[in-house]
Amino acid sequence: MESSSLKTIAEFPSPKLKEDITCHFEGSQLLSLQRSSANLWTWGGVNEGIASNTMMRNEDEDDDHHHNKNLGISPMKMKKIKARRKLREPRFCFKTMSDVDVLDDGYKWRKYGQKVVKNTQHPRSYYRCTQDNCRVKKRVERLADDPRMVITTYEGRHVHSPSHDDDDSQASSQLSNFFW
DNA sequence: CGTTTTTGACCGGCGC
DNA sequence: GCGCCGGTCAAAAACG
Repeated sequence: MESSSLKTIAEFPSPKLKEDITCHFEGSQLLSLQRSSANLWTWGGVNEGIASNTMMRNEDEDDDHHHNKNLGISPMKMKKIKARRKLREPRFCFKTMSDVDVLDDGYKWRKYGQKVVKNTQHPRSYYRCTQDNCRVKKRVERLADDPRMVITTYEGRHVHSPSHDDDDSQASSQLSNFFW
C-alpha cells in the first residue's frame, strides 16, 4: 500500500457493514473537492465494484420501461424489480466535520426521503442527482456521538460533468475519472 | 407556476 | 409466518 496521509476509520455507524468494509483510499482527486480537512474512505462492491470497474451499465433497459405506468403494475413495483438485481454500484463515503449536512460538490441534488435509523438519533437524508440519465444517489447522515460530524455516502457514478450547465458538456467524460 | 422539500405509507430483506 | 428495519415513492406543501 502506498503511504497515504489518510487514516483508517475503524468505527462505523452501520452495524451491518461490520467487517464488510473494504477501506479503500483513493485520496487525491477526492480531496480536491474538499475544502475542509476530512477523513474519507471508500468501499466498493468488494468483489465486483472495483475489480470490474469497466463494466457497462446494462440497466438502461429498465429505464425505458418506466414509460409504461398504466400497465396495471404499480410503478413502485417496477423499482422493486430493478432493486432486485442487487446494487452493485460503488459507494464512496466521506466523513467530514462540518456544520452543514449537505456539502456542495458541484452537483445538483434533490432530496427524496428522510428516515430515522435505529442506532442513530439523527435522521438520515436521501438525495438524488437531478440530471436525467444520472441516477446517482447520495446519503447524508449525522453521527450521534459527534453532532458536528457528518457522513456523506455517494452511490453510483455521474454521467455528466459536475456543476456544468454550459453547452460543451459531453457524455464522454466518464472515462476520464475512475469513480468521480 | 415550476421545482424542490416534506412527510407518511409502503415494500423487500432479514431475523426470530 | 410475522415483525423489525432500512430505503424509496408519491402527494401535498413549501419555496423561488
